[in-house]
Amino acid sequence: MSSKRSRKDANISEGGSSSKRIQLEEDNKVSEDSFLSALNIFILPAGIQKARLTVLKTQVIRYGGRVQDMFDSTQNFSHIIVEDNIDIPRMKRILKLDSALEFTVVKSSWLSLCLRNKKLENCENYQLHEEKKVNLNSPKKEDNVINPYNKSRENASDPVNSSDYESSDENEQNNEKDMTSTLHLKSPQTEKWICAQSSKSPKPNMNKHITDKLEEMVKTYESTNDRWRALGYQKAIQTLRRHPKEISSWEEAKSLPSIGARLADKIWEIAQSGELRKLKEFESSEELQILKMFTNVWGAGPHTAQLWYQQGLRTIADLQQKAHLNHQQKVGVRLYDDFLDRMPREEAAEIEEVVKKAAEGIQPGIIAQTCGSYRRGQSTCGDVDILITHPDGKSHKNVFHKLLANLKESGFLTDDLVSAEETGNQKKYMGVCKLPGQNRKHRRIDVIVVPYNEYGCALVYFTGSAHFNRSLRHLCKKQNMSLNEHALKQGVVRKGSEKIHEGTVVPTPTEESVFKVLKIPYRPPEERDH
DNA sequence: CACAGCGTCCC
DNA sequence: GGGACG
DNA sequence: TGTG
Ligand SMILES: O=c1ccn([C@H]2C[C@H](O)[C@@H](COP(=O)(O)OP(=O)(O)OP(=O)(O)O)O2)c(=O)[nH]1
Ligand SMILES: [Mg+2]
Repeated sequence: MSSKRSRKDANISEGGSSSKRIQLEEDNKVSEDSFLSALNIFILPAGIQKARLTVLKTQVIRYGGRVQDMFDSTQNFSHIIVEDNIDIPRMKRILKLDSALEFTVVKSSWLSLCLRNKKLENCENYQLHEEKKVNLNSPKKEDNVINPYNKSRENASDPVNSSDYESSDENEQNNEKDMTSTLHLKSPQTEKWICAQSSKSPKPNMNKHITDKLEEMVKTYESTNDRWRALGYQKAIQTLRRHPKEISSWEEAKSLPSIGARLADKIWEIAQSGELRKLKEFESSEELQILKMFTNVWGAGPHTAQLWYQQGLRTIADLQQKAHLNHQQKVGVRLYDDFLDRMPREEAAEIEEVVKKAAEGIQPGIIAQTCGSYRRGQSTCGDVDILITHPDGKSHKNVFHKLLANLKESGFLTDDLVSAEETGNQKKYMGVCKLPGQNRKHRRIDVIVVPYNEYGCALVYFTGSAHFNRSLRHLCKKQNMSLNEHALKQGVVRKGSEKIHEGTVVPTPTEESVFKVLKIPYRPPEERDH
């Protein structure tokens, strides 16, 4: 988990007084260009997500164009904008038109193009032309002023109740019923495995302005126990990170894996306006701010955070005084500030040295290797993950207890979070350490001790990333295998999600061998940073 | 509509 | 067995 | 939240 927190406690300024962004309200100081001033358009909402619609309108207006909310055939529109896979007959059906067209009908991607290039592009290639086919439809004329929206547009800035982040929201409804019939054009997008691709991108994140905001969304959703939504955002962030160029259109975003219409809306909103209204809402919610703060306490998750909030607790100091804390949470509260930020990898290296020395002193020839984000080459580390084993296959056994005792004795380990775990043959410790000297922060440290025959799988597991591991294990499942930190097994039989037969262990002495059995190209740690 | 990883410890 | 964690 |  990355944790760079904008630390502000209970006093959240409401009303966005602190924000200094572009106002979208009206054309204050005649925004740079007005390259769309020739436009007087109507946007057919069918098939266009509500959020994208709003952004389109806002942007057109911002650049001098006019957007009509109602369709009125007596008016002189310069263009009718329709979603890309809507055809003329369908448009006419929706607008209840039966006469020949008097308007220029263009796909919405043209509008995106104009906004992207900040100029009025030629719309020839985006124009829809009427087919010269005999119209068999029984004519049904009548009112030429209709409102194709389902609801009144007042909801454009609906009050968004604060609970809408936990239930999937309503603005899902498409503006037409039979739109499923036109959705078959979606690109098939053959299965790609994250674990079979490198996480390295030739360019450094070209979309940081976007991923930063989405990261905040992830944290909010995680703190409200909306884990699948958080995961959806996280995958989108990974995709954006390795995208070689800055996102410049809604379509570009939507075409990427793990980015659907909802995320494309949000991505494009950020690309266009530099901000995300949904995030602003979240930021102005005192409850959400506090839930985020509480879930940053080690040992507290969404449930506990909610509980504390319901009990009227609002600050970390409140927790210290009034909350019923378990051992882990007491440590989490006491060291709250230290745990908020990540350490430079140089510091992780110092910590590694201390543990290595101690381990070597106890059992010569021992292997102590730092994994996690450190091994993946990240410049900062949330904690230090150290794997210990011994090539002779048995000497690791005695080490665990002695090592911890030794490090506590020297004052290096300051607190235990989870100690004396024993899983199969492996042992795991989670605790807190502090390097000697002034101005040192407490740091999280994890140590696992594993038998040598599990070294390969343990190394893969402990090196991660978490996302990479999930992908790898998912791939195993698809191949009737299973992977955990102990072993890779094949011939696993599952009925639904439950395992019927455990399968047999495939020997995997090295990381390379794990990749080999799975038939994917080997990835060095730096390329597993998904 | 199902699925999105899996194993472990704490309480 | 739910919750939290890596 | 996305994908199949
Ligand atoms: O849900 C998880 C969390 C962690 N791990 C594995 C992979 C990960 O790399 C390793 C260490 O976990 P940690 O939380 O320390 O992640 P990190 O990759 O080291 O990042 P950070 O820099 O935040 O510590 O444990 C998983 O397999 N699944
Ligand atoms: Mg780590």
